[in-house]
Amino acid sequence: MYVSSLLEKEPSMYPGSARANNNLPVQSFVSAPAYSEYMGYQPVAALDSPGQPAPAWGSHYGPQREDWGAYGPGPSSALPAAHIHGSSPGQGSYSSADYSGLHPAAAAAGLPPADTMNAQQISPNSQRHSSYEWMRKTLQSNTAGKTRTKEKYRVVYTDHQRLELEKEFHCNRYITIRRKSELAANLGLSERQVKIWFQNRRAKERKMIKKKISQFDGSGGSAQSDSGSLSPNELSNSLFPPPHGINGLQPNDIHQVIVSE
DNA sequence: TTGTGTTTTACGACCTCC
DNA sequence: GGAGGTCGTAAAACACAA
Repeated sequence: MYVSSLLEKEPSMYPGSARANNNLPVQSFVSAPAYSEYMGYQPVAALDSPGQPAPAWGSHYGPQREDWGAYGPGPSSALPAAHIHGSSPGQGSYSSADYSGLHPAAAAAGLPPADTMNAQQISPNSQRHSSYEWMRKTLQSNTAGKTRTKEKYRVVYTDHQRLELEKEFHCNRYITIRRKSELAANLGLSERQVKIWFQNRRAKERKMIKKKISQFDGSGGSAQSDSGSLSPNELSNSLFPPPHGINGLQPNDIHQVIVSE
């Protein structure tokens, strides 16, 4: 499966112990049936819970957060973020049962009941564990409207969210409108977040290409032998041309091509 | 523990296309 | 004019050496 090859391809994607410890095994991801339409990605939930139908992602991440404030995660994001970060490779998958045990009121508020959190729900990583604390604070202060500088404005996407975004990016550097909305719904992100993630991801790609080229130049090698006379931006654009220029296809056309493959 | 460098979200400015 | 692109940047999150 190419997911593993993706992670191998970019081992720097999640460097360090914290992330590595929280990277879930690929086979533990529960895939929505609809997802198998894309990229030839086949659901592997059976490995985790044989005989059980794979629940839809949406139920794991709560409603789409198109409306939540510009700064700070809403309740629906706080819970899965904490929960997933608290998971370790040996702790199973994102089954809906994981969430069903939450106190309804706490779940509605986006908080796990502190007194009923078992060891598996508490991250082995202290920094991850502390995220519970700031999420509580965030929830308390969310009503007061945040500014970019005064309070935490950046959420950390879960490994699952990032992996799915990476998989999508691996298939297509430019996401279609339709796919963006599906992905946003599935991952509990806003479409804006997905769009910005792709923008940032392309920027990262360009940066890496630039770095590689400069390293290649610096090591006495000839960049021209590899990329001709293209500048880093030109090379990047030639590798990942913007949607308008792909064989005259519009993004949705491209999507159709991908789906049909 | 702390200082520092890197990576990750998120935004604004500006541009192009429809 | 709106949507989405790049580019530059802010700031949180994170890794790691001292």
